[in-house]
Amino acid sequence: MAGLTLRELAARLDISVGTVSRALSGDTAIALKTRERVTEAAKQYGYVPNMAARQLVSGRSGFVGFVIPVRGPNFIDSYLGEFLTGLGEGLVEHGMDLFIATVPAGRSELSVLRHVVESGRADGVVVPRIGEADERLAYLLDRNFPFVAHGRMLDSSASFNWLDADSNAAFSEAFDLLYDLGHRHFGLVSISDPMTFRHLRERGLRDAIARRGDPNVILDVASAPRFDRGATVAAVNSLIHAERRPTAIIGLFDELALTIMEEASRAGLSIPRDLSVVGFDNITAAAYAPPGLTTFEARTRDSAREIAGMLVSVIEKKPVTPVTKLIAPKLVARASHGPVPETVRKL
Amino acid sequence: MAGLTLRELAARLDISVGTVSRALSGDTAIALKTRERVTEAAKQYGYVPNMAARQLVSGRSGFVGFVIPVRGPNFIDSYLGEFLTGLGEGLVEHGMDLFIATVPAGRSELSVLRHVVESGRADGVVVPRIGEADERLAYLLDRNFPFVAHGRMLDSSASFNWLDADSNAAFSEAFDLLYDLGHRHFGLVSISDPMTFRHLRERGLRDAIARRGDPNVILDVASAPRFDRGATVAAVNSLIHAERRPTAIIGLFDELALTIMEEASRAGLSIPRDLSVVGFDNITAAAYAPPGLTTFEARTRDSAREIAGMLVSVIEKKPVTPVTKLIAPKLVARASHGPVPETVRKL
DNA sequence: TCCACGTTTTAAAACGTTTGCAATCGGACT
DNA sequence: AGTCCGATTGCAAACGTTTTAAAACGTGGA
Repeated sequence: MAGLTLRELAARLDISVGTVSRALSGDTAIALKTRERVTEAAKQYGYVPNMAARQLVSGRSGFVGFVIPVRGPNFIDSYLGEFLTGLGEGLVEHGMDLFIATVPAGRSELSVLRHVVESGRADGVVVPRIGEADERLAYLLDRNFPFVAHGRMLDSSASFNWLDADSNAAFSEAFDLLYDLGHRHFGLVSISDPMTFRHLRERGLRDAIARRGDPNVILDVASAPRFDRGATVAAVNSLIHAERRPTAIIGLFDELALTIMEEASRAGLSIPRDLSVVGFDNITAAAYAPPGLTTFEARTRDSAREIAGMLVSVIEKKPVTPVTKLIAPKLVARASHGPVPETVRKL
Repeated sequence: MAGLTLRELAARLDISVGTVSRALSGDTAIALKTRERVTEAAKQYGYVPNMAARQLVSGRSGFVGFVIPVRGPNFIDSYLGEFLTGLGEGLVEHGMDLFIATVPAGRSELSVLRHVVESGRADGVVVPRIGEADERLAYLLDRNFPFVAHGRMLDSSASFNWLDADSNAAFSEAFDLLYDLGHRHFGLVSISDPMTFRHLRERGLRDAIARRGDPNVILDVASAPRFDRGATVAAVNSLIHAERRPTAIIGLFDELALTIMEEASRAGLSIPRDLSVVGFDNITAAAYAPPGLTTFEARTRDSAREIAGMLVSVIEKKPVTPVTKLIAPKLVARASHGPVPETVRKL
């Protein structure tokens, strides 16, 4: 507002608006001399184009939309901050900005997404945390609107652009790591909700076990609803206090792994002497909880930066075949895992 | 894009565009019957107004801008996520959205802010993490552009709209808490950078000491550059291994307090038996680091929600006298503080 | 001198709203 | 019946850009 307008700038230069517009966009149809004169004057007077006007005619907003996922009142991890920072970093390289919408109390995430798309305020959207059957994806695909998802669906028949952490690979790696340390009896603390990442990670673990082909390997799984703290603790304890206790327990994600460590030390177990624990995500608390949780870095920020690039190319090129990408999580080896206890090894 | 336009909607209803526009905005000059008919049809056909066009004529974008503060490559705490979530929640109640700009590698935060303001894409901005002499504030004040700052300046002569945590009060409270537990010898691990919050917190501590008027109270301060891990550890150890060690050490913020706890247990001290530690911020790791850090909840999310409301009223009412607000941090009493050690008490 | 042609510039339409002002429509009043 | 008035509605300008189509301008060849 109150900024210099194109018309005013043109007036000062005694040139038509059209010419100025073209000159600033670097159109070679405009004489080089004029272009330089205009660019110079624009800088001189501090001309900043009015985006609304540009958007109105060009149909492009220069925004990428993001609907903040609804979340519990208490629990905000670093995911969002990491993700948005990465997105911003990725987008700025392409001269785009980020537009964030929040879901009001009474409304659905889908309806907000619809508004973002149809108000023309975004050229594409990023859809985080893909669930099992996601109505957001269905809508976007139907509308043929550019988007990239963070996460994928189990049913690979639905084809769309996505980027995901290769968490099955990570869980395979976790198994191999522990197996090589002598562990044979494994525990897994999982969630009972039907999230895609749960299936992927469990599958990664089971595949690794199958690949090893060792009939002595045992896997005990205990699950609880995702945000139910009490049930989670109970699930953890069902493993810890089992008649034959696993020597290594893996948490589906760090919060679960940290609970395993807490309950284990409450039960008088020493980590990693009596029990190895491995998590996934590498949340900040993982480094501070003694003795330091071995986990996998999900590389959220990198992923988001990558997603930004993918989305921009989707917006510009509208590729026919979907682009997908897997990001390999990185093992962060801390002190919560170790060789299988001697006592068990003798049995 | 491709959405229904106002003209099309008007055509279907056989009414002029102007009337439809007025009807949708609830203008009472339009007959109630017509208004209902239009609203009904709009819902029916799924009409979504084109924001660019609206913005162009009204001059208002419906956006609040936020320039993501430049941050180190490694260190992202939950601040950003909390803050943005809170902002989003607060804004959505007023029908506004959030527009996030990132600072590209070579450019300054100020230049990005300038673009946000002058491109007309935001009706107001939120400026986080106020420093000592902030050029962003100078620019915004000069331009008379609506904004609310998170944080304030020491020099209270500069008057603008801000909201800040009342961290001096929190540090006073921390002192009183520890004093009442018998502590007389205090340590403070601070930073050497000239941030406003550092001064406020140190002042809060010193004021509380002065208020108590007890000549036996000792305060030892050790500082290090903010992100210099090595220097921080050294500063912490200078307190821990001092000839006369403080019985209670306060960290300017949680990361420092956690370092204090780490180094203390490395030195064989038991917390809180041998040493009390208190922090500020209540980052997630504070709960997991044994034995649980006593700290203050900065209520970032609440603050951001509040800021959203303030900014909206600033945008709409343009108040002449600046609005300011202090948010009282909330003590989160965990297990890292306790009575002064017996051995010391006897001296 | 005139024409044709390539280069450069201009004029004007379009994007989809909002809004000031004029026009229309009924009915009430004279 | 003619006026006037309030309640509705329609018309058209305006917002600041981009872009199409046409105009202006030189320049060199005939």
